[in-house]
Amino acid sequence: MSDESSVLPRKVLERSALEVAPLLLGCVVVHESPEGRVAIRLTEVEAYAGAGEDPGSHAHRGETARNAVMFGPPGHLYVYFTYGVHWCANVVCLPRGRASAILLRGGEVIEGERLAWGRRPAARSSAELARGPARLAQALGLTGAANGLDLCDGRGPVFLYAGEAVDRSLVRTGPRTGVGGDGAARPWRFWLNGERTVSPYRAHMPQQRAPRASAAGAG
DNA sequence: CGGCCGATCCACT
DNA sequence: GTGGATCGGCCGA
Repeated sequence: MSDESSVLPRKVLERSALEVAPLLLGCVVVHESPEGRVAIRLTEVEAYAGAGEDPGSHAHRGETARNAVMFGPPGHLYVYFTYGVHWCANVVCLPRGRASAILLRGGEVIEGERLAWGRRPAARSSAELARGPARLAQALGLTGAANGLDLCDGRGPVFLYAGEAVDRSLVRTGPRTGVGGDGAARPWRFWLNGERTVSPYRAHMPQQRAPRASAAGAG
């Protein structure tokens, strides 16, 4: 597989996430670990911009310890922890100092399916192995330990290949998933029409907290 | 296949 | 202290 598919040049990722996101459709992300190798062909991605431009972006309020990788050079993984349970993976865009990233929302496991099933026993079908950003990260075996890894230096353990050419007429765009405020209206989600590995659209849900046990009597 | 709802840690204010 | 770029178990069809 990798012999027939070239590494995606870092130069491609020097543009904004909005420009690069549709180009990532059909590309192949690979993670090699002691457990083995899993490759995923991307079918759904979401673009996030930088400080001041995008309320839905982790970089909206400037650089912090968490989002520092977003402000670094392009071609690196930004992996963050969410909902107390899940990891999600992004590809960083734009030159150092300018934050932008593309969330990997869905894909098709094209290599290492056995290992992916081992990591995702709850999946009900092979299409569910990497449908949804946290599922995709889990199928690849990506956690916080992968934050900041370089996809483009060819040294691994993560790689990004150009993959086989996709029919451009299959590219669709629409509002981002699970993002509230002004960010919801932005058509910055991209997917390949007809793929079974594209996650269903869900509008932003206002969170209601689970009731926490309080020690003192409320009277 | 799809709807409902609880889970559970971290970053930020 | 608070909410989040989400998912799985359970149930019904």
